[in-house]
This record gives sequence, C-alpha cells and structure tokens, in this order.
Amino acid sequence: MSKRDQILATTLELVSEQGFHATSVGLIIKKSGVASGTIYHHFKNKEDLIDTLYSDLKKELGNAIINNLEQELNYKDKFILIWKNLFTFYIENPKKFEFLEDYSNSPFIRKEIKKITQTYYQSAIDFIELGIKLGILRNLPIDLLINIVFGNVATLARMVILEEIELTNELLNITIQSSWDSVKIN
Amino acid sequence: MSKRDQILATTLELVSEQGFHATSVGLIIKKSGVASGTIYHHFKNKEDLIDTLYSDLKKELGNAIINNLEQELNYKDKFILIWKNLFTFYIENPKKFEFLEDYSNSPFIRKEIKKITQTYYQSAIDFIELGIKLGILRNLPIDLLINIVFGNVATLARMVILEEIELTNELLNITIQSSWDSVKIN
Amino acid sequence: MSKRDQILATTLELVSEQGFHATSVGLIIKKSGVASGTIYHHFKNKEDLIDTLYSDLKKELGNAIINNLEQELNYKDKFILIWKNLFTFYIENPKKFEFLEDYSNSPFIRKEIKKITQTYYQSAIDFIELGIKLGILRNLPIDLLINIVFGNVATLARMVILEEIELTNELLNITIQSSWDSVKIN
Amino acid sequence: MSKRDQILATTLELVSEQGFHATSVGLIIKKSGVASGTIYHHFKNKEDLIDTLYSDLKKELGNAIINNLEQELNYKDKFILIWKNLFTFYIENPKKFEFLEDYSNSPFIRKEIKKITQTYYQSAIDFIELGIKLGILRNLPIDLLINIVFGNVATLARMVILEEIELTNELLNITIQSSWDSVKIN
DNA sequence: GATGAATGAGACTTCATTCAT
DNA sequence: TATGAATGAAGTCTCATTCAT
Repeated sequence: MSKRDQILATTLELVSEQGFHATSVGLIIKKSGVASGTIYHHFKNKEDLIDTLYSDLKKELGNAIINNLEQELNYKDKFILIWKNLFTFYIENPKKFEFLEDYSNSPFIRKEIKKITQTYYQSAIDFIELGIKLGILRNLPIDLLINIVFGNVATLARMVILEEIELTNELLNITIQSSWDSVKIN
Repeated sequence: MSKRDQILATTLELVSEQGFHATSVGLIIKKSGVASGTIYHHFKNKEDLIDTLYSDLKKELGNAIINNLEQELNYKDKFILIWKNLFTFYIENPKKFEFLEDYSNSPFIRKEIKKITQTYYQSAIDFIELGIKLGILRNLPIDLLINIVFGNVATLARMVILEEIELTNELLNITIQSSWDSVKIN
Repeated sequence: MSKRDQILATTLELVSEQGFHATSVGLIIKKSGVASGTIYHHFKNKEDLIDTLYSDLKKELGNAIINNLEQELNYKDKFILIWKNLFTFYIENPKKFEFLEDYSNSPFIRKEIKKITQTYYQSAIDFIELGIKLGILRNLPIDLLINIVFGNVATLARMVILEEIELTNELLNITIQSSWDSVKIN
Repeated sequence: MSKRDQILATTLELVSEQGFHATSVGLIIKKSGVASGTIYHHFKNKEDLIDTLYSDLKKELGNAIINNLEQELNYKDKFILIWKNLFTFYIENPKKFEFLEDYSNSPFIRKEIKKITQTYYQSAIDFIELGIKLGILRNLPIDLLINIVFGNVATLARMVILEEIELTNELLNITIQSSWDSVKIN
C-alpha cells in the first residue's frame, strides 16, 4: 500500500469515526504513520486531500449504482436493482457511507459537490428522466425524485449500520416497495 | 433580549451559515457582542452551548409538529397536517433547519440526541403507531417509518431553501401524496 | 461562621490541598458558597486575601510557639518546649502547615514576609540570642540557627503528616535531641 | 544549542526567578525565542516540560552528590564530602536550586517525585544506611536522617544565595559540623 | 518520495475583578 | 452585607502548513 493510499485510507477511517470537523491533519499523520511533509507531497492541502477522497468515493459509488444494469429488465426491476446496488454499497462500506454523508452535510462544500455529483450520477438521472417520460414516474422535478429515493436508501442504510434495526429480506423488500410507491404513478 | 439569548441566537445564525465546524467561539463572541467570559458564565463550554441550542430547537420543533392536531380529522388528513407543520417550520425557520440537520449529522453527538428526540417526538411516534394498529400504515418498524417521512420532508425543505426548486401548492401536494403513498398500505 | 471566615477557611483548605498556584478565586467562590462580590467586599483582592490568611496563621503560630514558656525551666528544656510547641502546632494543623510552607516558598512574596516573621517570632529570636550569649549555643548567625531548627521541625512534621514515618515518643525525643545537638556547643 | 535545550534553559531561568506559578508558557515562548508550537512539538504539555526539567536536574544533582566519592576516606570525611558536593552544586547553580526547591513543594507532584528521587539518590541512601549499621549514625529512619541533612544543606544554601548571610570557610565548617552532630551518635 | 522540526495564527477556556442591584 | 452577570486580558494548546535535509 503506497503512502498516498495509506493517507487516504486513514482519512476515511477518521472522518467516518470522528466526523469531518474532528479529523485534524495531525491525527491523520499519527494514525497513518507518515510524516507531515508526506501528506503535502501528495496533496496540495487538507482540502485537496478531502476533496480527492470524496471524489474517489463518489466515482466508486457511481460505478456501484450501475452494476449489472446492462441486463434486460423492465423499468421497475431496474429501479429495484439500482436501489439495491446503492444500498448494498452503503452497508458493505459503512465508513464510506459515513464519510459521504458527513461531508455532504458540511455547508461550505455543497456547491463544488453538485457538479461532481451530476457527472457520476448521470446514469441515475437519465434513468429517472426516462421513467417520467414513459409515464411511469410521478411528474415531479428530477432532482426531487432522485433526492427522495436516495434519501430512502440512506435512511434504511443508516439505521442498519447503527444497528437500530435488524435487516431481513422482508424488511428490505417492503422498504424498496415503499420507496417505489412514493415515486411511481399510483 | 438577554445576553444568554443573544449568544444562542448568534450561534444559530453562525452554525446555519458556516456550518458546525467553522463556527468558533471567537466568531460567536464577535458577532454577538458579548465578552468571552459571558459565554462561559452561561454555558459550561462550547459543547454545552451547542447542546442547549439543539435541545431548545428540538423542543420548539416538537411543539410545531403537533400544531392544530387537536382538530377532528381522519387519519390521512392528520398525516398531512403533521407533514405540513413540520415542513412549514423548516421553510419558515431555515436557519433552525440547517442547524438541526448539520448538528444531527455530527457523529459524536448522536447517542445523547436519540433520548431527547424521543421525548419531544412522542406524539409523532404515537401517531405512527396508531396508524400501524389501525391497518392504515405498512407494518414496518416505527422508527423506520418516521425516519422515512421526516426524511421526505427534509428533502423537499432543503431543496426549497437552497432554491434548487420552486415551491408551488401543486408540488407540495404531490410530494406529500408521494410520502403518504410510501407509508400507507396500498 | 461569618462569610468572611468561610472564605478564609475555604482558602486555607484549597491552598493546602491543591497548592498555592492552583487555587483560583473561582474555586474559592464555588467551594465557600459565597458570591464573587462578597470576596471583594471583605478583601481588596486575591493577594490581600492570601496575605490576610498568611498573617493570621503566622500570628497563631507565633502564639503557639511560646505556649507555657512562662514556666521556670532550664535552657534546654525551654528549647524542647518550643520545639514541641511548634511541632504540635504543625501536626495538629496540617492544613495550616501546608499553607505556610507552600506560601513561604512562593518566590515573589518572600520580602514582605520577612518583616512579619520577625514580629511574631521575636520571642524565638530573643531565646536563641540568649543561648548564644550564655555560651550554650554555637556561635552561628541567629537566623541560621533558627532556620536550622525550624527546618528540623518542618522535616519531621512533613514526614509524619504525609505518613512517610510513624510517630512515636521515642522517635520524637531522638529527633529533638538530634536538633539540639546540632545547635548546642558540644 | 537546540531549540529543545533553549526551552529547558529558559524555563529553568523563569521558574527560578518568578516561581512556578508565575511562569506561563507565553513567557517561556517570548524569552526563549521559539514558537509556541515548538514547545508542544518537544513536550506533551506544560507539565511534561516541567517534569522533564525536574527529572534532568535531579539526575544532575544525583551525579554531583557522589563526585569524588570513590576516594579512600573515613566515614565522617565522606559525609563532609557529600555535604559539600550538595552544597556546592546548590550555590554554583542557584537557579537549579530554586527550581528544585520550588517544584518539590508543589503539592500535586509529590508522589511521582519520590520514585525518581529514590533512584538518583540511591548512593546517598546506601551511605546513610551503612552509617547506621556501623553504629556511627543515630538509629533513626533513613529517610528522616536524609531529609534532616539535606534540609540543613538547603537551609544554608538558601541563606547564602539570598545573601542573608555571608559565606566564610569557618561558617561552612561549623555548619557542617552542626549537621554532623545532629546525625552522629554522641 | 519521504522526513519531522519549526512555525505562529487562532482555537477554547479560565482568570481576577467590577458594578448595578 | 451580599449577590451574580458581565468583562476582556491572558492562559494553555492545536491547527494546517513549510522547508531544509
């Protein structure tokens, strides 16, 4: 594992554990076992480090979402597949989930993010847009629909990760159905 | 307005504007016009100040939710009323909304919060529980149902506040309907 | 117990427990149960409070030293009496002992102290001076002789108070004899 | 001279001049000419800095005590040599003397100190123990004998350093004799 | 690529004290 | 006499970052 990757991995760990605002460069140095200068050799500054990590994770997430989507499936089944892809990524990568959630909520970053988001989620946007055109989904603004569904996934994922709820196949299916019912035309 | 209230109001303003981690005590001092010692006369430390503010806002939110709920209404209409109460509170108090969202996502606080939350939201919990018993709502864990609905409200509110979407009566109604469809038994 | 006495008593307690430099006015306020203003009603400032306490204790100590000294005794027995008076005061008032020791060692106070010391210890000074004149004590500077003897008393007292040694009559007598042997002409 | 040593030297200077409680980190920074961060790079915190200095000085003192002790000398002459070694170290290093005295009396540290003390003073302890065994010294607890003698040295050293007394060879010899008379069997 | 000593602005907090009540 | 809210200077320490090696 290269020093650069050590730094990124440690940062992910720390932000997910202690939160964005409690993760100092000093802490990253101590936990990753690299020298302070090494961080500044690989990243312009702390913001660049965090941004890089965020961007990496967003890309990874973007890829996870479209996993297996090339199959021939009807619209609803594709919806379910995307839902599960996202959800699975979250619960299999709780630290990445934490990081993405925590960072996304940090006010001063939001503007930069939106642009990146749109790039990596283009496939999801296209998919929702198609659903509206086909008359399957409610005629609501695309962004709102996406946010609602992604919000649903995050809601369940967070509860499972925090062990506030026990995940069963039935629970998952009903929740997905609930999410589907909220966006489809009834 | 007492010094104590000035401090709380300024803190709300700053956290909503700049985020939790960028709001230093120094900034609060400068903007509220009190001496540093005054903050520590009224609050044990920065954490206590933030906690107090959070707790106050949660209580206020809890009260806002049940506004007008004493009316004779059928279950769905009560659902809509609560939804609108919450939503209205958010868009009429965008700073409080920002603060609550920002703070809730700060990892190291979550445990303490849950207890307070439950106290203030008891009416909402009872209402959801009733819906399940009556066979109106899906048989999902109460907490999950609440988080889904509250998540829906926050999703729309955020977009409206950030002006990513234009609020119309129609949009609101469809979104509420969408939220209702996700929890009711179809 | 008047507020003024409460303040003095609490200060003694705190300085003896936590040391001079760790005893803040805030701590005195909290522990004595008086308001901050009350302290400044009775004492000009913190220094005045400490000085008052110190002066009070020195006077008390000065009186303790000459207890029973009016008896008809030979020189050595008077020496022993004074030694025991001082020692008894220390071990019966460990907090006062701690305070006096701690405060005396605070560098910036020493000058003021010397003047007060001399007033209250005049009887001890006179007694030592007499011993030299009578050819009983070594011809050393009076201050040195006093410091040696007082140092001996403090050495034993500290060890007994800190429970580093168990006090017996024999131990006490030998130590006094040792102290006497160090100042008398052999 | 490394920054670390500059910090230690400045701290010694300041504590000896102004006392323990008046020596702020800010003062150390200003006088040593290093940046605040540099102190915290080398020492965990203020306490660690002071402890390090104390420990260093104790070690130095421990070595000074046994200087030239390898010579063939009778017991009393060895006693005198140790006495003079200690005394010389004190008056040649008045700042170190002040620091050691001031710090030793700071209440909250005493426990840790005792352990360190014993290590560095083992030779002195052994020497006293031998004296008792040989029937030369009074049968008093070792710690008490040591404290008495060390107290004697400190008493004279303090007066000389504070110029309350003028040091002559005769004065020194009588004082040592006085100290010897207090511990030897008469 | 990698190190870690050094920086100094700025973080949070405590301090002794004042003053209107 | 007594209160306690208010003050702001000064306290200790952490921060992100630089640079000579």
